[in-house]
Amino acid sequence: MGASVSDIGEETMALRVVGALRDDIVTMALKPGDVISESDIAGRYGVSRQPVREAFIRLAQQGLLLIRPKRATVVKKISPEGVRQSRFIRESIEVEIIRRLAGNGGGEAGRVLGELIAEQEAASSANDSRRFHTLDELFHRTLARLTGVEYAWQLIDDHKMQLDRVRYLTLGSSSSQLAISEHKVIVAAVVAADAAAAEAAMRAHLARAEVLLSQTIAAHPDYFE
Amino acid sequence: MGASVSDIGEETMALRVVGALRDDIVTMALKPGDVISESDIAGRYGVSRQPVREAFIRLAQQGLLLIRPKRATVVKKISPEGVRQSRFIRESIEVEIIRRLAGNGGGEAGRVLGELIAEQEAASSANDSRRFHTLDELFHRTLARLTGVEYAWQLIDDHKMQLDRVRYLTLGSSSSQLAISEHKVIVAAVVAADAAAAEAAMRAHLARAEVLLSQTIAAHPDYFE
DNA sequence: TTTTCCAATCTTGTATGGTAGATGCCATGC
DNA sequence: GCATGGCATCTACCATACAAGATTGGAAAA
Repeated sequence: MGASVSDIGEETMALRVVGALRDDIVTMALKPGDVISESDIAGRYGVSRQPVREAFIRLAQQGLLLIRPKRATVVKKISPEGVRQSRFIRESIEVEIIRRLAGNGGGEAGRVLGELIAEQEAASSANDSRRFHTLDELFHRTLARLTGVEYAWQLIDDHKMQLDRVRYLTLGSSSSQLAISEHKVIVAAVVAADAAAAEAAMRAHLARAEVLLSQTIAAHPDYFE
Repeated sequence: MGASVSDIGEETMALRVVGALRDDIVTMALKPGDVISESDIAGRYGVSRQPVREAFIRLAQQGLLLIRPKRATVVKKISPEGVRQSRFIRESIEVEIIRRLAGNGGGEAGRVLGELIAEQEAASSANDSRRFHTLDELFHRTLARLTGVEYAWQLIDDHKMQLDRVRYLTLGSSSSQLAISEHKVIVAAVVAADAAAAEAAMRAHLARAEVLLSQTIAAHPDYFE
């Protein structure tokens, strides 16, 4: 399974269990539809049912678990409609971000984003898809930070976990080169203060995920509702 | 205080406590900064500490409570920056919704929205601000439904509670007539399929909340960080 | 063979006791 | 009078026991 709860770093047992379970779910070590129980996880991690139960509540609120009272708790299957609408939310916010950023004509934006793209190219050349993913996430969060809405990005992070599960299933089908070139177009539009072009580039960049979703559903129908 | 947990309707005790506390917090019966404890609430509602504890966890994840381990649990003060960014998220999504709706040139949209506005005028004439608030919320949610992203609206509902607390503080300073006329402009732009005009009208409509926030902070400084 | 029903055994929900950490008051020493 | 240390008393956290609904299996009856 994933990381052990003996890996310290969190404050309470409950939070450690939350972290361990979330990793297992996002990385598909726990698959959608898998049935777990408080006693099961408690025994596996050497704690009592109490902190496990609280972890379940947290994860259920984040949409990763489904608690069926008096019945069982299952890893929630991925809702295609939920993914679609999570993408809608993300696109709405990111488009707004990119327009404001292009409007402000950020001076340091071009430099910072350029450095990130360079790192992504290095990761892509090294076929380090894990690191590429991290850098891609950092790229988008940096856009939020430059616009002064980093907290807003954190707010949608929960819903992004649904997208991450899909993303994990598609690892290796790396179109990282394509993503990098798309990033370059976005940054170019921002430094040129061309809001319309930046918006169009961002929409095209995000739209590519749509076909990935269809392919993933076809490849793993059991993981979806 | 607010509603009693003896008001049935929820499945478990914990969920009943969640509902009761959330109502008390949003309606300012429990004020930002108020200190509560598991034993306190448990005794007040006649349940054990366990379901109260689980209710605290849920409300903490929704940003209404702040659990300080081994210290205390307090009603979270309203973060002006959080409110600002919650509004950013809402504006991003609502603008995207209104643009798509105008683009589709919804046939039934005009009729449905027109009926809602008529009801709002009735509520406004009767000085029923409570009902007006409900109808206003329904107006915006209907926009989401007509665009096919009602689920997305539900996703941002949690963060909207922060805005609702501010809104509750401003009840009575009713500019409902202004809101109604703004709604009319939005609907007119939608039926005319004028996306740009619809977007501008929506931004203007939401921008009005900004000044309300400043006034509210000045009137109740203790409730904000 | 098919259907029905009951009981063993799962599950989550709730109650309670004990533990460790944080706080604040108060006495003690200066 | 003032600073300091210890103790009473809070808090949330965790473990354990019990309760009650849901499921499943098999036995018994049709």
